[in-house]
Amino acid sequence: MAGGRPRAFDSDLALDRALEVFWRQGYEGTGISDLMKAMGINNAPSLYNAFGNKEQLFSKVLDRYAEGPARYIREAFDQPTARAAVEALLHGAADATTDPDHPRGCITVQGALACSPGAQAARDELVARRAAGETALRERLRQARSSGELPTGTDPDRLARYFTTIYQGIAVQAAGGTSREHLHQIVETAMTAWPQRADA
Amino acid sequence: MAGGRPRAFDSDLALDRALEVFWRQGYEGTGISDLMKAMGINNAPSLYNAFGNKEQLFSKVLDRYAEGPARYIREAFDQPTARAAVEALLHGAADATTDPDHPRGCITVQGALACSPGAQAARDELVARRAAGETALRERLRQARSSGELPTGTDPDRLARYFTTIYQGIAVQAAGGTSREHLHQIVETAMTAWPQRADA
DNA sequence: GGTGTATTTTAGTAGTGACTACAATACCGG
DNA sequence: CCGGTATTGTAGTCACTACTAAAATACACC
Repeated sequence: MAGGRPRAFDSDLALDRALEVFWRQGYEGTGISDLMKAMGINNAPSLYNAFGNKEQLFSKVLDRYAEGPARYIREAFDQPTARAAVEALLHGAADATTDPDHPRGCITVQGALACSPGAQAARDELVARRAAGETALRERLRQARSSGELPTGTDPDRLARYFTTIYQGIAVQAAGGTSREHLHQIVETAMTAWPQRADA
Repeated sequence: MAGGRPRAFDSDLALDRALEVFWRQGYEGTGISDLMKAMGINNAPSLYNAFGNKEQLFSKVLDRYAEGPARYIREAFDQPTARAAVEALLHGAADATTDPDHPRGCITVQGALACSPGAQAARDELVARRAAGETALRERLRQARSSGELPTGTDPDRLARYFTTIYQGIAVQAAGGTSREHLHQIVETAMTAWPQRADA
């Protein structure tokens, strides 16, 4: 067995570069030539050999996103209370979607919201990933109701959908240029909908 | 002076058909051939003669959208109170973004959130239109504070940004398949953030 | 019926989309 | 140094992109 010619680029670094382009321009707005330029790969076969086709590359890029710029999402669930978790999630979104080191907004939202039939697979993958986030939040809220943090009358599904909507709205706002401070204000306002105990 | 050969298609009807395509596939996901097929115009020069280029057609389509499927937005501001106006706006969004007669979501949100440099003009136009909606809401809330409907401590800018975020989040949720009933629930939850008077 | 005008029709442009066949190249182990 | 292997480089595929020049057509008016 032999080794073969070595790669002329670092795969993870190339994925990070591809992420930036997909993030900024969306799935359909990004061409293979854009990707090659950004990734530092100046021949198409290398790209296809390393990452498969455009669709598969997009999927790998989304994994990289989840482990990189969007890691705060997974980490938010480590907070001791559900309320703290939601706050970490939304304030984290306000920061991440306005990070000057990355395109504004969230690739999971703006990557392929509406697209041609040829990009349905990318769109479906993003729908699934957004749904997965909502499901994770729902489970955390259910647990919070079980533990007594949330009143027994609370509907975790409903609350999860509400905060997910806030999250996605923040992504749209960020893409439109809303400032980081304003996004944090939005989160504060949104948190006033948190269920109150029936004492007070 | 003479009349010239008559149009073989109805302009407004053609714009409605173009709206459907742009709405479903986004600006960049829509090709001129898609538009021609949907609009019932089987030669490109007729389309360019009647509506200008793709960018100008998109703009005309957005006007048509505002006067048609999104008319509820303007009408919401006719409500007697600001609270009723916001409720009409958001419940209207829940209905409009899940109308079975149209693509899901809101073209203003999903038409061109992230796109290639070549589609920046379309993106910018959508950003401006979303900002215009937020401005209108802000003015309505300012007026409500002046009239005493809202407590004097209320920040109308902040509240407008919050409800605009809800609106845009609803559009993303709808695009992802969330049901109409669930969207209405989200609106109800969102409305609990409405400023309360300091009595109770 | 003829003229002027605005449309449709036909046929095309140059450019780009994703993707690939094939040959040249650079490394590994022996 | 040589064979095996996995990459790179070159060049090209076909389909589609937005858009248009020029000619044929269908109407209103005189």
